[in-house]
Amino acid sequence: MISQSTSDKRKDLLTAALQLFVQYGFHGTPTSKIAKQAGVANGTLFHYYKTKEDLIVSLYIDIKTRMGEYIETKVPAGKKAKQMFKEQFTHVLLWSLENKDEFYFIQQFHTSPFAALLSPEEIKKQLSKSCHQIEEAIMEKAIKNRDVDFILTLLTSHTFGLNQYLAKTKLTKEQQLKTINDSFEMLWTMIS
Amino acid sequence: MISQSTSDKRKDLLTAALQLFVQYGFHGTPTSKIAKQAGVANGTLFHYYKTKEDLIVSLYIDIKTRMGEYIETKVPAGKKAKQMFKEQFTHVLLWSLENKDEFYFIQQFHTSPFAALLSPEEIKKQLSKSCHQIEEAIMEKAIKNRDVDFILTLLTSHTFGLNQYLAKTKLTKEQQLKTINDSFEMLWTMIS
DNA sequence: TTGTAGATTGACTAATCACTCTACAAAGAT
DNA sequence: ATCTTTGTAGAGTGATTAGTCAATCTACAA
Repeated sequence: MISQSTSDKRKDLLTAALQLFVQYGFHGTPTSKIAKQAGVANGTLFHYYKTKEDLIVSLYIDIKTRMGEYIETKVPAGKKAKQMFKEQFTHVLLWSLENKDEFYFIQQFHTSPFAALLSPEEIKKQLSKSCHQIEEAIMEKAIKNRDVDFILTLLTSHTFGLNQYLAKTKLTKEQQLKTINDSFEMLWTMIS
Repeated sequence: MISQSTSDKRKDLLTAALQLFVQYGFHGTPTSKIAKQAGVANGTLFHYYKTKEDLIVSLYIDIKTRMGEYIETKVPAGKKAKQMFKEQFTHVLLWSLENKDEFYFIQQFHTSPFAALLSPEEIKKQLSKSCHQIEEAIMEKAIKNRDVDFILTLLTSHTFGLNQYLAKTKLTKEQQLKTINDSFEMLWTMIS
């Protein structure tokens, strides 16, 4: 219960599921294959996750949490608006490049009927922080005075778009950083 | 062969498939349900489409073609770069609001393993026109001198993003148009 | 040592699915 | 009129799937 230094099947199942979902899609991946890839028996999967749906949603929450924690360690609070948005933007993209499967999965999940299974609280929890930052930036007149949701959508889609570009374009680390930088300045020009 | 004024089962099947795919996802929708909803027998579906995959890809191409045709009728060539991009942007968004299911399906399709089934020619055909317009705009110095693919990605993601916002936010027709306008001006500020 | 609670297994099941097959109807074409 | 092609139906098939279950194992507390 306390720790699993030798094996954490829960985690193994999520890892296996991620890899297979990204490759074959949700319904193209049978639970039997997930279990096999994770090195556990068929029934064990259902011991940890009541249903396949449960596994999918759990995986989504797990990834989102991990990304959130990563960003939190990298971006200290208390900076000026532009600097804060810039660091956040940059680190999300760096994370996405280091975790391509994870990032792709999030996109896949969002445009699937499973997205509807997320509890409203879960959604709120994920967005509240970003919304708050945007609200503050608007009050400081650092960014345009528009509907918070509108700004957030532009920010998010810009991020996903750039990720797609970086993922399919072969660039050196240096070029990638330059593109991210450039891209943020363009984004900032747009919303400020 | 020439026309089906009384019934076009091919079309009926696509219509039924679209509605069900959007609601339940690709694999969440059995071919039997598609056939039933289209008002034809199970086997008839496979007379028109060799496989379910074939049906999915055909539906995607059909939607893309219809959208392309719509834009073409609405946006005359030979205008200045900004005006042309603006009209194109606006009409894509208006179309997306009138054809929510279709637009959502395209997104769903893009982030699914089925996207890999598109032939390279099909992909090229879809992108070539936009790429060409961007190249010209760069040469005219109407927009920033960046990789064409980079610009295209920003444009596309901005469009999808705004669509998502408009789809989930209840606005009057007038407010929608205002938002589209505003959004384009922001986009143009960014890339010019 | 024994009791107990959770972990693990894999064979099993009931349902479902994509797709086939055969029969038949409609409509030209010769 | 007969042949041929094409459309349509829907029962049937073999494979696959999510999820179950009874049996065993493990760890550890009493």
